[in-house]
Amino acid sequence: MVTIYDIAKITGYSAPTVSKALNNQSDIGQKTKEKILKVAKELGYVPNSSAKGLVTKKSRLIGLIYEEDDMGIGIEHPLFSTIINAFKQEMESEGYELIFIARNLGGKRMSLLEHCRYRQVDGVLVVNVDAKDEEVRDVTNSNIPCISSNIVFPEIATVTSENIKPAVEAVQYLYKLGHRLIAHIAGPQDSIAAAGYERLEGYKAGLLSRQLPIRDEFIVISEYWNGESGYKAMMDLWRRNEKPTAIFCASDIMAMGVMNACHDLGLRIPEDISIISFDDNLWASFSHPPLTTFRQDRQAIGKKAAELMKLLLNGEKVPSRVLIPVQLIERDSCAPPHGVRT
Amino acid sequence: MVTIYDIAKITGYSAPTVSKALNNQSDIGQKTKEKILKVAKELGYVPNSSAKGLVTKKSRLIGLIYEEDDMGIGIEHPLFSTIINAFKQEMESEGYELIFIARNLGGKRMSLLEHCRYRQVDGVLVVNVDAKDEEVRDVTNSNIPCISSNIVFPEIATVTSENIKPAVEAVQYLYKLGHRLIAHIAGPQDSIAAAGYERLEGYKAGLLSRQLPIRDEFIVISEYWNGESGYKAMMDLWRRNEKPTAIFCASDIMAMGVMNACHDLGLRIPEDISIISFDDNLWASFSHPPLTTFRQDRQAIGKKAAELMKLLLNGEKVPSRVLIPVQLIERDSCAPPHGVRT
DNA sequence: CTGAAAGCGCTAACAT
DNA sequence: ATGTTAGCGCTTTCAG
Repeated sequence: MVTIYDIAKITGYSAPTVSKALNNQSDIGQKTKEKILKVAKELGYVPNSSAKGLVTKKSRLIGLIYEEDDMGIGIEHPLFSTIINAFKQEMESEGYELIFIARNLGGKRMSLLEHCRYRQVDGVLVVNVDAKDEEVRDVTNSNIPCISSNIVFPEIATVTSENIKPAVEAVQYLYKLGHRLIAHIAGPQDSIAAAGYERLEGYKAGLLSRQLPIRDEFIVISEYWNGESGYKAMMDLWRRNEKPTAIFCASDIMAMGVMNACHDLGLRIPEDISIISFDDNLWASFSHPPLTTFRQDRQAIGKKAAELMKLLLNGEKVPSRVLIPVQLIERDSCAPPHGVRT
Repeated sequence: MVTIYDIAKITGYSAPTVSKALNNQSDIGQKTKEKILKVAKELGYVPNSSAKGLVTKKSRLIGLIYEEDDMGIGIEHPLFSTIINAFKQEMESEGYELIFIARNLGGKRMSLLEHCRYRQVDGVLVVNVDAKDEEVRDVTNSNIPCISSNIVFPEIATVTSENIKPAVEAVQYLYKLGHRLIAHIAGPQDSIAAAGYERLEGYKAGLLSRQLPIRDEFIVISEYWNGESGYKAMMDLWRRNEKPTAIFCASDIMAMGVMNACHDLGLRIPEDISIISFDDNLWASFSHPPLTTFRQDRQAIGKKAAELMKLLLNGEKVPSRVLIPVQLIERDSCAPPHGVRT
């Protein structure tokens, strides 16, 4: 292993001088710097993050608190991998690397916060973790700069897609097509994702904005954010007295199940029932019919989270909640209700 | 920050003794250990990975070389997030944490290998990276223990799903249903994924196993592993002279495009054409009709990669290629060809 | 079983 | 502009 002492010996300068040259400090001669850099390169010098971290107490590490599968999807949730990736790219270009914070280290029990301290992470990104989890809260309530994506923590800045506004628009979009009987298949109403209740809230607001009544029989809460739950929710909805002519579904994955249920119920989409959804997942354009849905800008969420993180790292203030706009992608799952021409 | 010296002072023991107690070493008295551990807990002591790493030259860090989007999928590839997650869980339970290896650190150029050295990673998992990438090769050819998932590097152990065997079975499955005109929509034939050419190879072997001829007009190479390319490939296939009665498609995502193309071509599945695919992605069961496909065990791939990594970390030898079995999931996209009853 | 001494590679604070 | 000194928190000898 090549150290700065090796470089010092060869160049004839002292270790601190070498250090200064390597770190591009100001108080050093131009020629000296060049000489040192040249030798460093020749020797294939690579700094040692441990030594650096030990003295500076900075790690240039961003901790990632992320647990797959909390949403009950059962397999994988593509949304998050894109968010994390966008965040990663932005942070790396600023010289930070991402480390997953583990919940336990080997046999020894070590909390998330302890882990953060152990690795001396400069900041933490929290993605898709239960907001009630105590270990997570210990981190978000600590003095470590934290940003959250998707889940709302009151004490730290959170980046999510806009939920309420598009939900209102979904209802209004269906209204404009002529629908008056509009149901909502909502996501889980728990602390995990704001998406669940915010979209429900938006649905209600949308109804009110068009003087439509809010009816309990038109609202089904899905147990999980997955296709099976969507299927069940639709079946449940159809067992009730009044039938809607259109459905706002809280997510594309759930919509897949809803559409299958429609198929099994002998309901044609969009002739018998219109469906509008949320996410624009990979398969939304490949479903039958292609799904009209709000596209979440996963890239933008990750990028914005990185932006806020950098601000925080520089000791600046950040807004407590940032909303990323979504975009309505009109495909073929919505049409005027039977017998109506708009 | 609480250090071992704080503990030493309070307990009256020396720093090395405290260190030994904390690290559960043998040459220390039981009572001493208990006393030290108790005080450590009271003070909320957390070790410092930098100090530890500096002296031990071990980081308990596993580097992750992973780049999203190399397969031209354009959005996200759920396969990898599951693999990484399973790998992560296994490694964490052994006391390792995962760190993403960046390609450049801030303004300063730093290669992947340099990064590995900088962080002193104990091992590296390579996922879904171009096998021809020089920086990656520098890592795989270094003395750092490396495992690859999905992409085959000759110099290190690689874990992938079985490809050839199931491809053979796919053809035989269709043959058994009565099909004799079986096409293959193959994945890209580049160095990125063995999956592309191995499945093609298996397709050919399957044909030969049933004395069926290998016809160029029944083989279309898709440009990317995505839906659009699948769509194009199917359109291309249907422009040719002879029409197959069944298609083995190299991946579910491509199959979505293929199915859409069938729809646009007025081809009913499975009445007019049977489709068998590979992956069993989230939406395979929600497509119309539900897709018959080989399920990849992403969890098992990640777990096995972790297993090999642990072996490597212990200085043991590992096989150069490990194949994870896949499972045929029969759904409704395959049927006997027109006019045939089996 | 415990402790004294030394050092891992680097940088901060000073002096020159 | 450069060097001296010291020390970050920990573990590894090795002596007792």
